Amino acid sequence: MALEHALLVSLSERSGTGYQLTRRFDRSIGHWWRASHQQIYKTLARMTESGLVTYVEQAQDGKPDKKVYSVTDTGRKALSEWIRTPGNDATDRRELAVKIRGAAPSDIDDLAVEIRRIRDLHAEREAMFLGFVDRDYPEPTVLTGTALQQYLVLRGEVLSERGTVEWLDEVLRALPSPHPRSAD
Amino acid sequence: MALEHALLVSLSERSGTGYQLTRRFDRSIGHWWRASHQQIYKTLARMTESGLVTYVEQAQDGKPDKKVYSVTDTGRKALSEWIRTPGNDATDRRELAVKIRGAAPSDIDDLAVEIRRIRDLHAEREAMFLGFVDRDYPEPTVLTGTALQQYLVLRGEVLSERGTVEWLDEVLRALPSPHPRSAD
DNA sequence: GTCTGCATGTAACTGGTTACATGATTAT
DNA sequence: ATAATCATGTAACCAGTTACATGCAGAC
Repeated sequence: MALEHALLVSLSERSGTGYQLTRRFDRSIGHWWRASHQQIYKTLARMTESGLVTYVEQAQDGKPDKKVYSVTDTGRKALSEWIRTPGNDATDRRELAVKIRGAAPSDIDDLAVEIRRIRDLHAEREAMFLGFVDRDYPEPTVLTGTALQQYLVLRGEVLSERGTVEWLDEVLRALPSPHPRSAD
Repeated sequence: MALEHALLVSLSERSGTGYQLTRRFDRSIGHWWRASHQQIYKTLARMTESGLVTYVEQAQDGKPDKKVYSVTDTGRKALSEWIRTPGNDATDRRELAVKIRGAAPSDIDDLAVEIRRIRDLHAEREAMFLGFVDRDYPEPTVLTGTALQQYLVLRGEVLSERGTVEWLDEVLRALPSPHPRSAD
């Protein structure tokens, strides 16, 4: 249910209408998270009911009334709690991106721990895939047909995991870290 | 609806029961495509109705009857047609991986064209993200707080696109190509 | 007179997840 | 005893997509 969180992040940066959120998602946020206006309206309605956001209705002349949404205290608390809570092992980069983008200064420490954990999971997966390559396709240059195609898909996995690890290493290096690894 | 296609690929490599497919998805295929047994059974039922697969029921003693599924001619044709048809612009790596893994020799030429197209889309996106970095965060080392976090997410996008381009370049180099770019 | 932008939604459907259900065999 | 493996499924729910619907303002 990460769309809720992505909306909370966007609304805490700036309040806005469902329509405006749709446009934001078409632009910057939408590079890593897409959402249609129908989906956003539905989700905002649900979030209003559960108290994460509120809106002020504004009449306009010439244009339809609009509902300007903003995050409630409950919403801010829920977002912070979500960011501080470890995701499951299959947590994907989009979800982690929402957390990175939405973390308040007080969330950063917990977030760094979580990033480190996910980074290590991806490093393990990379090693596993490299092991498969070594075991099943020790000489890739001679492959043809189905075996070649299977190898190439596996290569994609290796490169994808490696890329994620590199990214998260960069993130960990850049983030202010009050928990430097001392002597472990 | 790419689970159908992933199942067709797996079943054309070897026939099997829903249970066996579930295990295959937990292992090799599951690295890039996960599916629960419930989902697989439901999908197999749907695919049987539409004629893409058939099954032979086999009684066993001590164990419940099993349905051994295999791909029909219709299924083989549908798979090949899907592989030859360009996806939409948001085609993701998992879907492309299914196509690469499932392509018969006669599909390879069309597939290479498609891979090239998707590769170029990702290269464009990489350039776009790099442009954003240049414009909005020209000096990343001095960033702190929200701006830093936004930059780091953007960096993730750059690295992800770059990784995909690298992978697809590798694929294009490795695949037998009867269409070398001559002088364009 | 047509298209784009602003602004809201409903309805039907598809795909996927979670929880529940059954039942024998084999290994610890 | 207990858990894992083989083997099948249903039911309820949630998230997301596609299609449909309305209506004014301003630009071309």
